[in-house]
Formats: sequence, C-alpha cells, structure tokens
Amino acid sequence: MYEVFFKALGEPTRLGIIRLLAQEELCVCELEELLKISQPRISQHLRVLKQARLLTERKEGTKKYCQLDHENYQNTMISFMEYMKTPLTEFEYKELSAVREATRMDENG
Amino acid sequence: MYEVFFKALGEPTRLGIIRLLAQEELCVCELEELLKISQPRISQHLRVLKQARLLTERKEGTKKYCQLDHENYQNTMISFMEYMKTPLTEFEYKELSAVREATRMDENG
DNA sequence: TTTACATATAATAATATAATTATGATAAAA
DNA sequence: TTTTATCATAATTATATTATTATATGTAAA
Repeated sequence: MYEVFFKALGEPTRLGIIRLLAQEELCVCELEELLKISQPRISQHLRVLKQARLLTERKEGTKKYCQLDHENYQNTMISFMEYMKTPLTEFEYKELSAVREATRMDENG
Repeated sequence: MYEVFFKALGEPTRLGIIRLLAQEELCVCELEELLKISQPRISQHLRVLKQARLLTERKEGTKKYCQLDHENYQNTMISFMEYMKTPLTEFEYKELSAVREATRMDENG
C-alpha cells in the first residue's frame, strides 16, 4: 500500500506531473505540452499514479482531465505518519528481546 | 530531493526497516535477525535510506546502530506537503494559458 | 597476532522500470 | 463516412534496481 504510493512519488517525471495536478486540472495533451514529453509516456505515468490512488479522472469528449486525488493523498500521508508512530507489535518486541538476550549472552560467556 | 526520499520509501524491505527504526535503535545484525534477511541486503538498503537522509548512525565497537532521522523525516514530509500546495510559477501559468488559448482557438475555428 | 565478529563493498544474475515506436480505439468534426 | 484529435496499449529496447555470492575491511577479544 505505502510502497505503491511512495514508489509512484519516487520518480521525477511523476513528481512533475503530480505537482501540476495538485494545482490545476489538466488533460493529457496539456501535460504533454507543458512538460514537453510524449503522450504514451504521460499516459503510462498517469496509470502508475492512478494505481497509487493519487489521481482522479474525468472524461470530456475525447479528453481525459486529471487532478490530484487530494483526499486520498492527504489521508495516505497522514496515515503513514501515524503508522510510523505506532509501537512494534508484541511479537516484534519478543523477537527483539530474544535477539538482545542472545547478544548479551555472547558478551557474558 | 523528494524523488530520492520517496524512492527510498517505495520499496517493501526498506519500509520494513524504517518502521522498525522509527521505534527502536537497532544494529545491522539485529535487523538481520528480526527481518530474516541477509547482511549485505540490509547493508545496501541502509545505504539507500542514508542517502535519502532517513537515517542516523552511531558506531559502538564493531556494531553500527541506526535509527530513523526523525527530524529530517518530518521536515521532508512537511516540506513536501507545502510544496504540493504552492501555486504554479508565473512562467508555468503563462505556458498553461498559451496551451489553453491554442486549444480554444482550435475549438472555435 | 591470530581469531572471530560486524559491517561494507564488488561482481554477478535476476528482475523491474522507463522510454520509444508502432498501432488501436473512440469520439467528435468535417 | 472519412478525417482528425485524444488517449490507451503492446512490443521493444535501454536502463536501473534488487538479491546473492564472494570477498574485503575494521575492530575487539583471545
């Protein structure tokens, strides 16, 4: 989940796209002209952003207008920050204690 | 900058590592045992996290203890969220107007 | 000063991702 | 109904990333 989200953001072309779409609703051909990159390339990166739930789309005639999925973007960022704050599971703590216990035993004997 | 940061987070092994290191200071061999993955693999992923400024390190004897660089992690997340809120540059708006003007001209004539 | 431990690095192989080129689909317009 | 515009997809090539294996480095202890 977070992996897909961050992987989508961890690429320069997509970062450029998503920053534009955070401010303006744009269609593929506008992105193409603004960023001076080919249409299939835009299209493929948009697919990645869509899978990461970073995009909302709207069709108008033959054009597809995209913008940042503000809600899911914010929710995911916040949820990740919360996730990073959550303590390890009980199991993880037990494992960790075991590992440290083993190390201490090494050191003492 | 953000690209390196998010790319570092956009990989499952590194996400697993960084979540542990957000809660506990751990050395490489502890990560190795907790995550059941090889030492070179840990070591390489730690390098990526370091480059993304997600890590602080401390040496103690032969061991290297790591933890999340809480400060830089938070600053980067916040700074990115601010970045996403900043309006397009004047130049970008001009470009966009030009593109839209061209489209409108197409539609009208 | 040899040995063992913790970590890093290099080389390789496997896999994944990105960009390009070519082609297809759909809807609107001529 | 043929064109044209917009977008999607497939195939290919190029490049990057990941994991493994083998080896090296450094440090502390025997």
